[in-house]
Amino acid sequence: MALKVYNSLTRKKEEFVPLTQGRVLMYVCGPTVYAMSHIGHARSAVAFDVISRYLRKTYEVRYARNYTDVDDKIIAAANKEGVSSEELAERYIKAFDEDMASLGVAVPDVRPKATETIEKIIEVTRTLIDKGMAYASNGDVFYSVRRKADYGKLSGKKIDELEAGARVDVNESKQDPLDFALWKASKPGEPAWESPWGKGRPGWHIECSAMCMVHLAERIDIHGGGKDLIFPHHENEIAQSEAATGKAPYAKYWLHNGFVNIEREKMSKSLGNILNIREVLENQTGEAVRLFLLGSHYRNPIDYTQDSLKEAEAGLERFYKTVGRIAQECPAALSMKAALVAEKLALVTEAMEDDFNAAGVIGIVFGEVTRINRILDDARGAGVAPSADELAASLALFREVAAFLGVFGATPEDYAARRRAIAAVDAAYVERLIAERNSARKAREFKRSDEIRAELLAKGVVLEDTPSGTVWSVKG
RNA sequence: GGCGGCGUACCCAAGUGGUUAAUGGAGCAGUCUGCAAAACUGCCAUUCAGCGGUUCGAAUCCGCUCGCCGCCUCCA
Repeated sequence: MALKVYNSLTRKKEEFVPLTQGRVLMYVCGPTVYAMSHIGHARSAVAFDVISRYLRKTYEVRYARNYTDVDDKIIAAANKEGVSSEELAERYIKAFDEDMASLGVAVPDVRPKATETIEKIIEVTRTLIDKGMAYASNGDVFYSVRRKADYGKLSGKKIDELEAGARVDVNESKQDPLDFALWKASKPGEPAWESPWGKGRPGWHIECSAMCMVHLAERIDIHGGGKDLIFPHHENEIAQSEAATGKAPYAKYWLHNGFVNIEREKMSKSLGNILNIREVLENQTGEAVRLFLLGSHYRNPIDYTQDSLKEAEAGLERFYKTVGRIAQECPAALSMKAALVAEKLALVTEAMEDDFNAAGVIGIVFGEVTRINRILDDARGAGVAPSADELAASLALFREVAAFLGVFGATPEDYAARRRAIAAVDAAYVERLIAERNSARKAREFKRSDEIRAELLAKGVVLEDTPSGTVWSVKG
């Protein structure tokens, strides 16, 4: 078996062969930190989190994800609030990190900031001027798009057609309207750094090229980001990096995640339907959000609806309830050290090696959940003990999958606790009513016991009378 | 107009050349239960937008048609 990945550069699924045997260098475009991060940021981060975790099983991985902390939007937002760009950026970096932690996103190996890479940005810019690929003009420096013969190879665009489109920034200082800024002369009050071209700040695209060179290498294995970044951002990154280093391809595999739509509409400022991660987490566990995001292949568009997250939460509930049953009905399975069943592992591997098909893996997990419940039901019905070996093997499979999917890895108790925390239910109150209801049931006062159950249900608490007593959980 | 993608059950979504087309949610019936809930069992796509073609064989490959979406402007 061999890992295959869809490469945006070749528009094909290709076998994954790293540049250096056994090592993977991976860079993913992170957020521009001027506002709270939204569900789209979450999707990108989760998708590449799973990809990096999976690659780590086989390779030594160095994964960098940047923060764009100097940019027009940051400056605008900071001015509006009357704070410095730096202060604003730091605030949203912190918020982003917290959101990522809520979603179980592992911290990348390196998290560079544009403002910490100015030296390299200036160096690369100077190299591009020296090589005749860029030119300085009134304190700005522009990259000359027409001087690179294969410009447009990632996005499939042709320079002349772009020109015809004419939806490009008109700027007197440019030799060609398509040229893009490597360095921007700063206006008074803007964050600025000294440079050979006067005080200024980096353009958007150059920072990623520079950060890649500093923290990874001149050529990397994987470059990721949202689909919308293909043009112009990644196209320009390729142009700069390859022109500056003379080495190609800059990134061997380009991976792009699809969008999150909200109720069938594109998420956008103008529609006012930007869905922040925090808003979603008010009603759902981070794990459910993650399961929802992983439920479709990372390249496909995914539609967020009111029901979609509830379904993900219901799925998790089913999963943890089943694991809880094993603990109750066959505790021996928990402490056993069981080997993975080769055929099951093969199914999981096959799915993941097909362009990281996490959705397929989730399907396998739920198939296993049904199987476990059947084993437990059969054993209970026959009055015999279930096969601890078999259950332990399933648990081993769950652990294996949880390690790279970042879901299904908690304990049933932790999961239940998080659900209760969201619902903000007073446990003592619930326990008291359950005790009262159980006395009523014992006395066969079913009318009263049903009233209590209805009362709790109205508050979002679901009761279940099991052989080992009454348990409660929070309704999804 | 250029480039890319998608169309699988009531909803979501795997499957991309070969026995009865995963999984989850919803629904219906049954087992269990004081009644429920949960769990399990059965039912729910003879068919994969449509039409042709290639093949012994296609949801899967090719062509065309229809429909939808994204990028081409800041955007995960």
